[in-house]
Amino acid sequence: VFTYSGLIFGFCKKGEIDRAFKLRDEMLTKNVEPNIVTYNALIDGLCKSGDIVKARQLFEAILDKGLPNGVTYTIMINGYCKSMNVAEAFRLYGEMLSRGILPDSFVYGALIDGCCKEGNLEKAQDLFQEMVQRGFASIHSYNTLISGYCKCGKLKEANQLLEDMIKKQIAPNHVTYSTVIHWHSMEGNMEVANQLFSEMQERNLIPNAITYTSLIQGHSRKGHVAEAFALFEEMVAKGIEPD
RNA sequence: CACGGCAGCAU
Repeated sequence: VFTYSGLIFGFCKKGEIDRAFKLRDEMLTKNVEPNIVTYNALIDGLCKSGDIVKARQLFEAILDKGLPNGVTYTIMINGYCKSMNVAEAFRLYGEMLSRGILPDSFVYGALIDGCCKEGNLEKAQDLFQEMVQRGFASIHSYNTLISGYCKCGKLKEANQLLEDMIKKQIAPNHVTYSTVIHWHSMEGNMEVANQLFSEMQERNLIPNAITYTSLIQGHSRKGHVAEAFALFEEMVAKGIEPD
């Protein structure tokens, strides 16, 4: 099971779902019973390749056997959120709770991301508060919420959250900073973006190609070609591959 | 022993 599951996981990750399913069939003919981890890998592969319908069919099939665990639900919920079917995601979430599976930071993160994508910041905020109360505040969930606020043009609130997390001793990472830097750059707030850029480096966080690209685009849009080019040279000098 | 949530761009 472990050998086959490992291979199946590898193929699913590469998007070679057909080969993954061939291996599953091979398992069955050799009387190696796939377990929930095997199924989770397959369901996730289907979701990520955009085939939520097939993913759901497999999910229902193993539901009859009582197999799905918290990971399975999170995979399906995330799949629905990504394909903008947040309502179905919440339906499954309810089903998961009614089956006695406790929510963790992963499901909360997926649901919060879904609410943000829908523009439902109130609901995202509610879920976030609920998860904080349960002690699940994590860097990922902060990042999700910050990104959601940014996408809705609420940069002030996003910065508020950033300060908030620092106060709560949850250290922002390069994703956190890249997010806010990107959106401030889009707004043309290059002073703020530069400020955040220094701040992240003071925290010993390493900017990557995404961080640099956001700043470069921001400066370019304003016609600050010299600054943009200086940043380009800086990133190359640091050995960061421009893309 | 293996599986799940977060950032830019991708005409």
